[in-house]
This record gives sequence, C-alpha cells and structure tokens, in this order.
Amino acid sequence: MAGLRTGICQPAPLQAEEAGLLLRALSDPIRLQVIEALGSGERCVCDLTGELRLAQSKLSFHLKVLRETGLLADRQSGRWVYYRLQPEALERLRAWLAVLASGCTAPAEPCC
Amino acid sequence: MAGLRTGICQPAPLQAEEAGLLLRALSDPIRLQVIEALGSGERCVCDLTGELRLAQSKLSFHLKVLRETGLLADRQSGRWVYYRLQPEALERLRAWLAVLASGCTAPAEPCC
DNA sequence: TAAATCCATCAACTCGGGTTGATGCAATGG
DNA sequence: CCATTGCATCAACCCGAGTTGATGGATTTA
Repeated sequence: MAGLRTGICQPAPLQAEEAGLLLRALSDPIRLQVIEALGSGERCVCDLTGELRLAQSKLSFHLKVLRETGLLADRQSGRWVYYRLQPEALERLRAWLAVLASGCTAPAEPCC
Repeated sequence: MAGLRTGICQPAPLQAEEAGLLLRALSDPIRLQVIEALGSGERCVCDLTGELRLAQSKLSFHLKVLRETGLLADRQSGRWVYYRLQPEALERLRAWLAVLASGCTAPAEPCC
C-alpha cells in the first residue's frame, strides 16, 4: 500500500548513517517538545522558552542540535530568531522507515 | 498529499510520549544496525552476533530495549531465538512524522 | 546423565551528552 | 552613547545509558 514511489521530487531513501543522526537528534525529551511545538508552525525562541518553561541556554543548546541535523531552520528578524521544522527531513526519515517496513516480513533462513 | 487518513486499519497517530520511546530506542548506533539487519527479514541471535561482530551480552541488551518498545518481536525455536521487525511500530512512527510535516508550514505569530 | 550450545541477566565500571550559570555579541530604543 | 533585550556560546559539573565479563537457565546432542 504505502509503497516505494521513486517518482520525481521524492526524497532519496536515507542512508543508515544519516537516519541515525536524525533519530539521535529526535531522541531527547526536550527536543521532542520543541519539535512538537513547531509542528503547528514557526515560533521565535523567546516564545518557546515561555511555553516550554526552559532556561534560555538549555533551549539554545537543543535548538542547535536540531538545526545542525537539518531538522530545523532558523531565520532572524530584528532581535528575534524564528525556528521552523524542515518537512524534507521528516519526509526522508519516513522514507527510510517505509523501506524497512516493506522488506521485514521475509521468513528466517535456517540458522547456523 | 500524505494526509491524515483515519480509515480502517490505519494506526492511530502516536502520542508524543510514545513517539519519544520509539525514537529513543532507535537512537543508538548498534540498535540501528540491528534494525537494518532485520529490514530484510527475520534473523536468529547467533546470526546477528556473527554479522554485526558483537559480544553476545551486548547484543542481547540492545535486543531487549528494542523488544520492550515494541519495535521487535521474538520467537523461540529450539535453542534459537529469532527476532523480527514489527512493521506496525514503524508505521505509527511514520504517521507521527506525517502529522508534524503537514502542519509545520504555518507562519510565525508576531513575537512577544 | 553429562557436555555443549544459545541466549538472558546481573553487577561494577566508564564516559560522553545534557545541565547550569556566567559571559559575549548583535540589535533595538531612549 | 548607554541601557536593555534576545540569543549564542562557553567551561565545569554530573548522572545515567551503554559496556564488560561472569553466571545461570533452557535446549539439544552424545
């Protein structure tokens, strides 16, 4: 059903190593809160510190991790910095998961 | 495009907390190797230790983590234990990612 | 039964990712 | 200019996830 459509504009399936970087970045509870908060649209840092009740340096640390993996993009406007999710990164992760799910039902070879 | 089809047999979108457990389990390099090795079908433990060159206790530790999060299922046959991916868990993670990607393009509200 | 194999579990240890508080830098405003 | 605000960066600290080696239980074979 959810097959591997390799059509135009479809992101290439992730290498395992690349998927690992994304998954590692998504594995922290605070970073997940950030991701979810940005799931409904762009937000500025001061807005996120208020909503998530986080120390500013702590939030900045996690934003950096997410930005460096390509999961977030930032944009400066005056004094403020706005962060947003990068849907392409999420889509590439979805493609990687789809490949795994599609081939994992093969029976085991007789062992040893 | 990849909308939220809530039809029959479609896994419910993950809660954030549940997604966090899956992502955390997937964030370890060794566990990723195991997941990829099982992406092409069921394998027994002794087979995995050989292919991944891992100490047996180390592999067993990571298999337990993956099993307890629902990413893997196991099956005993004689002396051997076979592990396989649970595609449902992968699909639920994909659904969670799809929800995020679908709503993240909203413009930022004027800050502060 | 005894030996061998496969796998899970345990306790002790290690070390790197996350936290904390302070400082630095850039942009606004008075 | 100087003060203020928003955000990034830094060094020191810490704790818990992962590693290691040994032990135990279960199953098969001789």
